[in-house]
Amino acid sequence: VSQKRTGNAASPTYDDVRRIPDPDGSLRPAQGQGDGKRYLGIVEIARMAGVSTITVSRALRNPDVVSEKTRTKILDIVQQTGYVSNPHARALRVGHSTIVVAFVSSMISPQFSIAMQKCSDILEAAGYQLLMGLTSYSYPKEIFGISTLKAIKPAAVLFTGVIELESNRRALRELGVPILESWAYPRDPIDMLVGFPNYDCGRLAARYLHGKDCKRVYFIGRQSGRGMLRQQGFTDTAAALGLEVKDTILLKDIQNIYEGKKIYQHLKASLKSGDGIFCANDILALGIHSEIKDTSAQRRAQPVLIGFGDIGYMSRTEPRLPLVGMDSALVGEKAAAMILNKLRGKKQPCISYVPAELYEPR
Amino acid sequence: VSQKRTGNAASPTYDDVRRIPDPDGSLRPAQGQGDGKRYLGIVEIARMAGVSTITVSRALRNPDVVSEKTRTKILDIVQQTGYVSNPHARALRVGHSTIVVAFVSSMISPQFSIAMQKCSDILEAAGYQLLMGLTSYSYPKEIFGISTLKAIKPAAVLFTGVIELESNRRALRELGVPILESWAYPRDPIDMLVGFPNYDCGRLAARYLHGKDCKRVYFIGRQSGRGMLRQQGFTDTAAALGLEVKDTILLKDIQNIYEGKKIYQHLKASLKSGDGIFCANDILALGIHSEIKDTSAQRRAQPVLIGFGDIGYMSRTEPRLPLVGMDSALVGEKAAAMILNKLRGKKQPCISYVPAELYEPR
DNA sequence: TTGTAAGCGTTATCAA
DNA sequence: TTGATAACGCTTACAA
Repeated sequence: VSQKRTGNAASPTYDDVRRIPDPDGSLRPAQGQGDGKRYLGIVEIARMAGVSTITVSRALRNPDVVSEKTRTKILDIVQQTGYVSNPHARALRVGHSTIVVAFVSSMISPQFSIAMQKCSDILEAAGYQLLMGLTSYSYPKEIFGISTLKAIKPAAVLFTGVIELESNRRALRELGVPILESWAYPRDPIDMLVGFPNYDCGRLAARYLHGKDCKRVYFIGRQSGRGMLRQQGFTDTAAALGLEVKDTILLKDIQNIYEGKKIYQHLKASLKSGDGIFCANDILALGIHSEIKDTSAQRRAQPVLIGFGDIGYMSRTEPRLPLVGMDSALVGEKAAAMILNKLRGKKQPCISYVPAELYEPR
Repeated sequence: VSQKRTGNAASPTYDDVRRIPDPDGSLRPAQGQGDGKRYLGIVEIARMAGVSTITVSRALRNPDVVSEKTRTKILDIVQQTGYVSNPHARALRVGHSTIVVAFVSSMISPQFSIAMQKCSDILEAAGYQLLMGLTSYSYPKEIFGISTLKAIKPAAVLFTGVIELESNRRALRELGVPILESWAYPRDPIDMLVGFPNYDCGRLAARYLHGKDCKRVYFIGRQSGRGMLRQQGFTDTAAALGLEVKDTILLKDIQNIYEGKKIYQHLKASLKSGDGIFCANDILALGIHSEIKDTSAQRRAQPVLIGFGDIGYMSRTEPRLPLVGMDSALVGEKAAAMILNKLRGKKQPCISYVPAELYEPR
């Protein structure tokens, strides 16, 4: 153990970071390409195997067309040398890369992180890389991101949302690669869709509050996109059920849990016992829930709150918060599967679907 | 407003997704490349400008070397046509791409999301793309990820951590591109470092608890890597201050807030009034904090808890949780700046530093 | 300041 | 089943 200085913020103490000597086989990576020697290309592999470069290429991309003997010889050499083909050369020749670009609305929300993690795992196993871009619910960022696609020539493009701007829809179609939208359920997706019915979320929430004997209800959510869709379903259904929609609070930008707390602090003065709240945003819902609990010891009666989010994550996080939600990992999984099918030329329905579900803790 | 089916989960209702007609200029993207016509290359641009391809290339990469007149003519045409150079051809020729690969330990933790968002913004503005890979604190994933780098030929590689495996350190050095480690403060980074002193985190936490008159303290954190470094600093300093380290709880894998709650439920039976807890993981700290609040109304006295995480995020999320932490956005910002400087050939110190800070809510 | 020629590492095409 | 050749779009090296 090395000595530690009694440093402070101005002179930090070094960390004794663990060093793990070369692993014992189980962890060993594919053989490095000979200790810093220059990049081995397909030409060298071909020479070593005594075949032409195109045969090496075929052995890797199209093994069936190469004789058993040649193929095993080539693959052995590839294995030994750790040869990896140059994706830029490949992309240049075939006209597109093996990169799948994903535009994510936000990384703070666990919904999208969970979906992207799953999606990335599946695509990676199939030899694609997931390149993530953050749109932060901003049109200019979306436009900029889409404009870069022409250059990147991705194998496919994925959105945790649907595209509203007609010019972007057109630009995406013109790319000529698979486009997958998700997290909403429009009638006319650009290309492929993992649908999720936001309108139904609002409906489920209204029914839930009605079932809890609420008479007056509030909606809280994002101002645009999916937030509005959930709000419509909520308002329509509330009206049909005879609930009074007392207030609709729409936020432009949601960064953290604290905003939920602030909203609730504003709201609580006007809340009566048995009022219902549907908070259609996961981050806000956590904040509101926590604020309700903080103030619950006081005299004022608690409202009935129903939140929103990834069911797996939210149910573990806050066992006592009922919510309308979905299985985000499933969205990621379906998205990856649809993209791979399309890239492999398999026929499939271009719309799949992940349901809105009501989660109620026991 | 279109009609809504009274669907249920089995037959979802369509969402009335908003469609925004072509924007009025302010939002319009760079001119598309002529309605689905085939890709315009540098050759076409050169022909249109009446110059050679290399001149177009120079006008874009090295404008100073091209005459004012030629340059403006070329740039006009580029503008009009929306020409974007093919990064694969470029990468093939120059030997590396404009992709910066970032390996992120986890996306659930806001620390890393915040840092990556900032980093991505800066790199993007400089013409690089940030490709994110998830290591999930797993050596095999890290090894696989690093093995793909040889093929991708990134402009630089970034880690939200430091590399422990010697074989990986060697493989990274052999790539010959800038490598940036972060979130720890080792003496011997591979190449560049945005240091963060984890040992000091533990020390700050121990001092804080000592200052709160705790006699017995607990440590909770991750079993490996940075968690252990914080634990060392905590244990060493606690001993020096005469605190009894009653228990050290190390977790292998931390997925969500719920695990913090479970731990605290286990722990609380043995807690006495005035005991101190340092929870050196942001996700766990949120869960423990919330669980302490939930059970605080009961008779048992609350322990003193100090958490860990991004100060901006955690302080807004839970105003009442004191913590040891850092400014994650600053890590992302410094990382991006160092990478860009290195890529541009500017001299700079290869280690920079983000301090561990104590945050205590008023 | 501009241009010519060559080549980056693959794979499509056609021929054997 | 295998190979020769050309081409993908760009930029380096050298020449004018």
